Amino acid sequence: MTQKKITIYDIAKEAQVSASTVSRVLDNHPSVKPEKRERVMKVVKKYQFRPNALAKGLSSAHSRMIGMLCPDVCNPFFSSIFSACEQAAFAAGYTLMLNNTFAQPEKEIAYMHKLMEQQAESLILCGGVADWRPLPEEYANTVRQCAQNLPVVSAGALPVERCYQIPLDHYDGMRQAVNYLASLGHTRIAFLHGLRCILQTQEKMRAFYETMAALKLHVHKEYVVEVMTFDEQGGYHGMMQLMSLPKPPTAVIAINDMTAIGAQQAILHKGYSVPRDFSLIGFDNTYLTYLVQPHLTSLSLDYQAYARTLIGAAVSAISGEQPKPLEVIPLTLHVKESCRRIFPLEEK
Amino acid sequence: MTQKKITIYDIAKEAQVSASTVSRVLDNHPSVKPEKRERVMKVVKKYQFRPNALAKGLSSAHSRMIGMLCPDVCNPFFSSIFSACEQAAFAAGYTLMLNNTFAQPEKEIAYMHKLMEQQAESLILCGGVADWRPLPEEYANTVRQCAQNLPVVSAGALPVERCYQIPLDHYDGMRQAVNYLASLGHTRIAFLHGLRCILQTQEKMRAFYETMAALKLHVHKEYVVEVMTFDEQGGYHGMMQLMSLPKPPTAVIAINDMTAIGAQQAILHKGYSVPRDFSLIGFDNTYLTYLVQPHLTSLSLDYQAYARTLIGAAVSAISGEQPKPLEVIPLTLHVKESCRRIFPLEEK
DNA sequence: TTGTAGGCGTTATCAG
DNA sequence: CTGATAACGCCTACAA
Repeated sequence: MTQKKITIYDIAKEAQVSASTVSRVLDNHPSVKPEKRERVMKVVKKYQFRPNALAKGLSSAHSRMIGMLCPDVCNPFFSSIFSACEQAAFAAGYTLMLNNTFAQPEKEIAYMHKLMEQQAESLILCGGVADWRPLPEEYANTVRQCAQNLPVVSAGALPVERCYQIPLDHYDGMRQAVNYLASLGHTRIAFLHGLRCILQTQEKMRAFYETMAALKLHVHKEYVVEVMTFDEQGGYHGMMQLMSLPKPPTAVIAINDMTAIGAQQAILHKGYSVPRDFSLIGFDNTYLTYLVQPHLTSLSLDYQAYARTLIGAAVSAISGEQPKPLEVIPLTLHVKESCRRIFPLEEK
Repeated sequence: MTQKKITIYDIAKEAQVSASTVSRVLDNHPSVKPEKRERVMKVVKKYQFRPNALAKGLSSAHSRMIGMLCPDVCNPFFSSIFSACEQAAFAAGYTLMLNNTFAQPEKEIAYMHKLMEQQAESLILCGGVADWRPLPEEYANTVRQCAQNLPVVSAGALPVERCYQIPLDHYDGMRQAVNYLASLGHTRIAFLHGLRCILQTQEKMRAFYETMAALKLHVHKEYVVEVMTFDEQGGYHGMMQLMSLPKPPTAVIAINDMTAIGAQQAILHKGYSVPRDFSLIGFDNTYLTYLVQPHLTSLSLDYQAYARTLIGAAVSAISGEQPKPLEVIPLTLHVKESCRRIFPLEEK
């Protein structure tokens, strides 16, 4: 089935030059006589010759490949990041290799090994186990081992030596969310957060309490609800719980957009509506926020810019530079339609 | 920064065996004395040795990598397929390499070249230019060239020699949609389709007309609307157009879920609602259908099973078997809440 | 069961 | 500017 593989030597022979010359031509090396260059190119075209990247990588110790780990691209947050990163990597002459780990430590570890075997030149860690606190020991060890061999870039705040951290500013995002709701007159504000062992939960929680305190607002203990899964399911159940309280909140901040949307479904199922009965804020400003009615207010980031920063750090580290060890990416509140002003009278 | 790369020879020396023995141990070759095997494994563990996949691939002509092209993983349809395919590939011992082409012919071609250079053992083509009719010549040539060197699997109906086709049954899906709406009493049924140059549009369109004819239902010319983009934008504008008709349809079938959701937004903006004023059906049954209210009825497929079929075809073709050249995957109508029964009186 | 030798397709080094 | 020649790290006969 397969036609005999043709190599750089075959090209060289037919073009009557040495293999090295062909190699130079293919690499656009300047020091080749135009005449020979043309002769070579003609043969290359004729056979549609493509150099074997494996051999190239082996000999040059240069795979031009970057690996990326994320829990699941089905999540729009990660797919947006990956898609943007892939473009950035391509523009920089690199290939991005994505692996879904479903946040399973064994899978994350297995994939890290695999990527190292494949001679990835850098690793980008995005979500998943990297955000667990405390960090599973074996996972941390593997990351450490990776970081010893190649630049590792964390899209979170992975506290591992020689690992570049480029996390989002969850703390400030939450601060903005709370302040915004307060500015609309809300005082009974709830927080639908994820598992406590997740870093983002911890950061947002801290910001939530501290900002509420700064505003002299009371945090009702029952308003801080842990959802088991970061999806609509989680949001749905969490919101149901909130609505069953004798005195429910008037506004809800969810750990991410999916959760917020789940909360909205619960609200609708109970015959209430957003933002009339409950104001709602999500995180990450994924495109999902535009699919629901009313459009969901959320904390947004520039995915393209974020991707450029991530890939930029990886690429510059590959070329031996030292990127900043920590760069925090700000979030911006993107106000849409899911929150409304509330008046003191309504509070009763 | 990088510790000296240790090779199979270093392991061999320290374990006092030959490199081939180490190689055999790593490959779980049975013919190695347990004693030596252990000795080798100990050294491997000690140095956390991982064989270089590039060298492995080069010498064994075996990259264990499958390439996949899709327009954009941000689209839940593609992300679901990719995610499922990646799992299936991993289970089969392969790595899946994903590339987003944004349906740009140059990118598709460039990525195909790149994947061949990387010695992908099979290519899976999913959406994008593969679905254009007529097929751009240069694109077809590149696919042909790929197919000459390795098995190419199309998740559509790519009419290229030696290219396995595993398309969804759009025709039958549309048939089910129309019949279902008719069974609910609808006669004024509209179709929000995509660009005419896309295969799926053509198939669904044919099915639409033929099924309507079989039901003796009249197709109003203005009810068949072309949307420019396969997303909410497209659906929104298309639906606006339909609602501005003197006698709008009572039911709308959209080319995919995104478009259907866009249509729903238009409906809401006009102060109407689903399914009260308009019944709505989408295609692909992505998880988006569960995020909107009411949940969108859609034509569904089993993503896991589909992925297994795609990867299965690729893997078996890699091992020299001959998968079926064409296998059509059925779609099933997944009834949710976006359609309602309509009564003759209402028709007026 | 194990080791030796040659090759996989490039690139890099170093003469010329 | 160009061409040998030796890596690159592993696999696979083949021989022992």
